[in-house]
Amino acid sequence: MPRYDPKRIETKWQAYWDENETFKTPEEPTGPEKLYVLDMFPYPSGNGLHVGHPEGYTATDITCRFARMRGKHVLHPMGWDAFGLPAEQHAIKTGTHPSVTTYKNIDTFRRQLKMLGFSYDWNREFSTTDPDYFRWTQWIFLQIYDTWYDAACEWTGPDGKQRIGRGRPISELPIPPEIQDSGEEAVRRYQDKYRLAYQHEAPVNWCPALGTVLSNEEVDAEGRSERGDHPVERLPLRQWMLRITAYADRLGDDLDGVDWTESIKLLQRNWIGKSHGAEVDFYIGAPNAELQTELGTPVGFEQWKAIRSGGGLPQEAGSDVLRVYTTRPDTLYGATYMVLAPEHPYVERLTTAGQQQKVTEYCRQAALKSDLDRTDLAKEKTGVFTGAYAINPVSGEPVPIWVADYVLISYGTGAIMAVPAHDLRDWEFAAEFDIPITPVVAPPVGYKPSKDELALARDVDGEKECAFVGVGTAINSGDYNGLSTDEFKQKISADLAEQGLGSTAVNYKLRDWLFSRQHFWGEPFPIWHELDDDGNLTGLLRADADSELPVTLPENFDFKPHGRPDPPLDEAPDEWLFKTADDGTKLKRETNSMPQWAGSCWYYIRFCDPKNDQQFIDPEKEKYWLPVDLYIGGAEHAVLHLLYARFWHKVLFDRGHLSIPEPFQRLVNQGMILGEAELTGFKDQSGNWLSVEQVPADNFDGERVQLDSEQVTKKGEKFVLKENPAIIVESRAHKMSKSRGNVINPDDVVDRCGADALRLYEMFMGPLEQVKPWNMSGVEGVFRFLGKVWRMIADERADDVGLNAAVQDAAPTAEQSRVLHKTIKAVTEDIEKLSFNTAISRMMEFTNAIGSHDVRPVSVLKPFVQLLAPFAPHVAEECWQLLGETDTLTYAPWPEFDEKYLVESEIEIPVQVNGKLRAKIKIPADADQTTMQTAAEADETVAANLDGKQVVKVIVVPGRMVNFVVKG
RNA sequence: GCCGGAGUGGCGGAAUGGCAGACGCGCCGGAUUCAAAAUCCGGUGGCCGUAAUGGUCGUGUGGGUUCGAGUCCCACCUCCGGUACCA
Repeated sequence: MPRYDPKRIETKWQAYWDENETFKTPEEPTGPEKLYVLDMFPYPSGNGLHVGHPEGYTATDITCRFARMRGKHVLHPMGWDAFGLPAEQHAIKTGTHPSVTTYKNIDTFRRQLKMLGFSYDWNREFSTTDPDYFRWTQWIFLQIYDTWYDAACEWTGPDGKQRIGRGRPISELPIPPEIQDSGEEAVRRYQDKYRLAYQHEAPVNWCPALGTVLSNEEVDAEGRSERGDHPVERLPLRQWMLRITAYADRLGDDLDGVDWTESIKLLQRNWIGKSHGAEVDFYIGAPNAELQTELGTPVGFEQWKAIRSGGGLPQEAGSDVLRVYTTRPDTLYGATYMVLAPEHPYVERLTTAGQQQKVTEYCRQAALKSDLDRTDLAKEKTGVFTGAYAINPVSGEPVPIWVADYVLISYGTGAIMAVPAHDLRDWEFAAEFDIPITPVVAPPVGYKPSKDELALARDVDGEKECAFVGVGTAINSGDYNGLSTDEFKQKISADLAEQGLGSTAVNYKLRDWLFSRQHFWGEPFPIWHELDDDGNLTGLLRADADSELPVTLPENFDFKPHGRPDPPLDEAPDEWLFKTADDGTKLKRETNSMPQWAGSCWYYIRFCDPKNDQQFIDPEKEKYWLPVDLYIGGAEHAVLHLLYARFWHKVLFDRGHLSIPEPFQRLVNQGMILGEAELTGFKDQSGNWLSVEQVPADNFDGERVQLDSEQVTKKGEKFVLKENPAIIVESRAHKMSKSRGNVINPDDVVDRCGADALRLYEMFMGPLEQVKPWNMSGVEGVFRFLGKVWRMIADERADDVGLNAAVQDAAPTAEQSRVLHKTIKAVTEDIEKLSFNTAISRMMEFTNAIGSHDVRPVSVLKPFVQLLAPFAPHVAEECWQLLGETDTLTYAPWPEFDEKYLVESEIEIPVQVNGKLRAKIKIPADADQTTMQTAAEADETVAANLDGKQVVKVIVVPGRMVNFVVKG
């Protein structure tokens, strides 16, 4: 009677694990080898789990269960990244406090995760919204706030590695004497400029509809909000920034030591975007001097050069120069104009009276556009001439200064020297505005212009003329002529440095991190603003003392947006918002809140010591558990979350709170699970079929028809309609989404087939890192497999759960031993490789081989059940018990395979003639080459193929194959 | 455009440079059954062939290296993901 019944089995064992705290993490911070396996914790949305979540979770769970059976101490926790906009928007709509919604959603998520039988240590669960947790998030923020980056500091970390550059306490920042002399306030303001957390007036993405400011990542390419698709405009606002750029180098370099795929490392490196080049100063004259508007002899240039050659390059560019950054200092002689970003501070000053109106209007237009608009619309280069000139430091020639929005204020110095002959953007601009183009690099002999270069080519006297962006030999460059690009770069950088006109420089694409949000539902900043007598911010700050943490959110709060870009907390009750310090200074709380990234930046640390109310982590526990040995999550976090978390980690490392420099030793991104594959046909408005290539890419106004597989057939690469093979239909799987209606709910799957089947299917679909379409009958396939396992061990026809009569205390046959040990070997190796799909195939092969044997020895089945346990733990526990065990198999030692059972006395090998398979022969496994060749020649088919031919060569690979190379 | 990843049966996929398509889904045939479900057995890349332990073609396309290529090299095509003037 008892068929395989996942409902009964899974409920039973989940209760058992709960009661016995089976997965409680061993406490001692010493002892056997540890393994810390972490999932990227979820945002508990109101929709509950979808089938994408359990993919990574199952992979980590298998790894953990496997490790426990191999005697390791395993840390496998779960928690909630629960601050975020949806709960706040729900609050605005319904008046329900976000914490109520959040904790309700968490309950759903927890129930669903428990239903899947994951071996988390639930004692360690927390949410980023718990005051006991965000107390330490705030504490870490204060650590960052208390830190400045000493780029020159040489030191040896607790990991024994020598480094240059270290985050140090702000109290150790050297204060220049003139600042010191100006009093305490000047010192404080000076320090504030160097902190890793600082305030900055920044244009932000204000979304009136959401009533909030969005990060660049939350705005799509059309300049609309990712959530809700509302229009977004730019607005300057006081923001908190974190100086992640200080760590750019170390964030890039330390990637060498972690075990991530090269493609993810590359993604991070590209995001950091380190480039080497030079900074060069172009003389523009003192601020109040007559502007250089004539093409005559430059005024003051020679004197300036003389001063520079004596004093060297000032660390900060003075007001008499425009400083530019270039990766091609070798093209300095070809700089025929300069460009300032519209936001560049010198624009106004450099603009001549005649150009004033045009420049002002241009800058105003540029300010209205968002970053994305600006790049998007800028198919054609735009810009205006300021009327002013700078002096090329090497040639002494005046070069016109333009303003153009293709130069970004946020990269480099916000100003460039434009070398149209050797830069495509400059070429395009120069061609548009008729600016001279002077080639200064000769391409190598025989060079053919690239696609891009050709695309922008222009006709000069009937000849095609192209930009050249590659490396070559210097021309038109004075004494440097004839040098290769590389030699030139080195030489001119050295020369410029010697003359005090420039220096080598490094730049990064990485920007500082905009760390404040105008939300209610986020961690408050533990920061106070000093107020003047009129209640205005003075710009001076005070941090809360550690003892005052956590700073909790105000209890009674009206969630209705007040319609201003100021944060909602600006409307918080006065007793939360204001206080008077002991010295009588009036203080107002910071009302921005932290972004969702904050909580997820360090949760992996807290899991090691989640209940500690004295420290964010006990150093002993930190040393034992960190780093995370395996971290699995979605590729969407491959850049930002990982970069941010690594940054915090490094600050804490520099400040002596952590002993290792990198948090995540091994990282794996699981691939997305798509909805079921769909066949879609298209009809125009009159109901006629359209072939896929006739369907317009956008604005399709006809009808989409979901087709049955019966209605189509494959023709070449494509699927076509059976009734009209000229009509090609679309065949693809789409991302699961509510609007498409193809979302699979794990509750339904568990209800139909059980958690073990769901887990098994998610792993069986294909390689973990790959994108894969869901297929419901695939779940039924693995469900059948589990049924087979069940019948192999249990008696399906008995009234009560009992052993199948074929399961006996008998000695295994040689064949059974061989199959078992082959399976142990394969499954073990596959789990270690995270190749779970093939591991499951191996177990299916085992069942196919052993399942029908009349005598199935217990000594063969027990190890098999253990192999199955990490994948399908519930049914494995049940079988384990059936086989006579009384304790959970969670800690039953993993079976070892024995080589001796794997050797086969006789093997079958292929015989090829000229590389083509002609026969398969059986030979003794240890046959030598001569024996193999003789055996091969003796085969009838082979002999026939060799007959009358001349054997040129025979390749014999022992134990593998024989190949005859013949002629004639 | 640039950067990454991937193209193998009807589908998901497997294959240290050595028997392509393991395993599963689907499909076809059979057994069991009054019947069905469930289960079990067999077959299943294309073409040729009465048959097979037969022939032949076959891993996106075109070239190459090799006794031998899905796998290595070169050029290209398509799809998916990321990114957007970074000087």
